[in-house]
Amino acid sequence: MTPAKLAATVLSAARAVFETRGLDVSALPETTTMERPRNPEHGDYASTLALQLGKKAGVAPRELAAALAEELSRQPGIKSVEIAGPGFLNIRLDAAAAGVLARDIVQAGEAYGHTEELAGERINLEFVSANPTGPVHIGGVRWAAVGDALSRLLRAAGATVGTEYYFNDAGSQIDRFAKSLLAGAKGEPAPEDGYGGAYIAEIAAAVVAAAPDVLKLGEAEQLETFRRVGVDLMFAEIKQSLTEFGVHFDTYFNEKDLHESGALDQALERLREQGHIFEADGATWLRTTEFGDDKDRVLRKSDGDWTYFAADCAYYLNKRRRGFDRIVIMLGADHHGYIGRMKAMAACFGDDPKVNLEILIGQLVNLVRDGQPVRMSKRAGTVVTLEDIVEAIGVDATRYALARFSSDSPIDIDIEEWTRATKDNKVYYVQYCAARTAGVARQAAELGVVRGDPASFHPELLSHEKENDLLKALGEFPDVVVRSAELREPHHVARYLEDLAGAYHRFYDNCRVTPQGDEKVTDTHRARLWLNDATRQVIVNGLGLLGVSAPERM
RNA sequence: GCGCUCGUAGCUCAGCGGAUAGAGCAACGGACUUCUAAUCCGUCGGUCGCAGGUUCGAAUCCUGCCGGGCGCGCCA
Repeated sequence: MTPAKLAATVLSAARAVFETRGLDVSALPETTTMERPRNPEHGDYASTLALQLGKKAGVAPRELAAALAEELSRQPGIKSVEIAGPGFLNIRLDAAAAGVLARDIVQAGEAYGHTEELAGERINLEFVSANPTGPVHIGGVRWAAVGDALSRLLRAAGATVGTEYYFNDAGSQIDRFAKSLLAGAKGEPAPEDGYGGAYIAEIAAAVVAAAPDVLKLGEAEQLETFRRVGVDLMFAEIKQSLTEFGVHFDTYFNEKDLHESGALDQALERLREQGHIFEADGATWLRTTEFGDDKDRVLRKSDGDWTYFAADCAYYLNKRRRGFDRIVIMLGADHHGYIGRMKAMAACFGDDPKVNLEILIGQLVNLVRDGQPVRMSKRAGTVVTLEDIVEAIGVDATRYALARFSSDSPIDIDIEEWTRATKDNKVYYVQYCAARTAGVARQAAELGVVRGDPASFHPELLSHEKENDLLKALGEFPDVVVRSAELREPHHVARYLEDLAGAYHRFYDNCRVTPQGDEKVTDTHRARLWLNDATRQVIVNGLGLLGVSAPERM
């Protein structure tokens, strides 16, 4: 009996009650959720359905609860139903009905937690998209960890997902980057507004190595060479460090391609057809105020150049034309001012900005040293990069540490502190659980405890309080995945895994899977092995969603 | 000034409109001859920023205020 099945049972019981009493069946919701009460006196699962429906149906919640309880207690697998407080239904399951879950999970394997909830949704998820003017720093690392986890979650929830890195290779930042490289190659100091840092000298040297005659060219050609080769090298480095971080993008999209393919003109035409373009002061504008933006936005400047926003418009249209119906973009809080114009832009294209475009704003990562904030600056070279942090604490610890926080809360990273406190990282609590389940399984195999035929599994033997708690935690996993995917909040998965690991550790402390001394192997041992293996499966699946490994030994 | 966001234990943070608000760290005290002690158990610790409102029920939703962060270019 999974929570989902129980919820369905509660709903059908409610339907039966409504029908026999002649109540309005349309008041019933399509789905209902089961709560896992903190207080064990409140049963294994609780439903608040009677409370929610009381008013709609015009029946006192407690009266409705009583009728529901009577109906429910006749259902197989349900041991008891109690009414509490204003109309809570506190439900207890038969140990056997609860225990079957262990076998279900083992049999489902990697599929446990995968649902079809978001089936049919075609989601484009853009994240990181750092300019190739320097290595990925800790700000970008957060989105790499969270965005990659989110893409895995969305897929697990049944969506079709395309991940995307927008690779800005056309703007003035790039020009500054090229000038900085040129200066570096000549041994000159970085220009005003340019980039400093040791990596500039390295890339500059690499450009010279790739194009030995570059410094003999005319100045324009020099710049062009440093721009082209430098961006390629820088981007290759970014891609490499992301790959080592376990993050892969389905599409690396060049801004330059938008310009060269005429996509900007097409987007402008499309917007003009929709009637949202006007000319003023020699520039071409999009009337975004029509859809709630603070001010109208320039697409083409009076000097004839496109704005960055114009490229955003073309890029959005490009994604939509590639068949994505949900464009999701993860941005740092320093870009939240873009939401208004982006939403308005989607509306100008004739889309529904609430449906087709989602902008996820994440709070920034602050670099801290000795308790004092340090301003990161590529120019000053005070940048902590993806590689720095991975080198300091490792891929798993980095990904986990970043993914377990809500994106709404800013994170302070003191790299020395993080390195020193590595052992405190929660990832090890969860990974240790994974290693323990594997260790128990090894020990079981050695002592002749085998799960055996699924038909010979005795779920009713999983009756210990800690076994029951563990089963309830295991049952939550699919809901956690769906909810995290729908809310775009991967951190719930991490928090859930910590909760699950705790339940397993307590089970481990109280219930032996393998016999000791001269004990014979019993059905209880075998039943517990199912539970052990089910736990391992869920930890493996859950860590997989976060891109974190589940070791067999630690 | 306008907009977004956050404010929960000493610190870092969870918390789906549900019952007595949780975890880790820190402090203190226990549990390894037995499946891995990177674990477990216990103690200590709270006006959920403040004030109203909606609700059977609010840390959660709404309004106002206070405080922190961020943003408000024909920059990218």
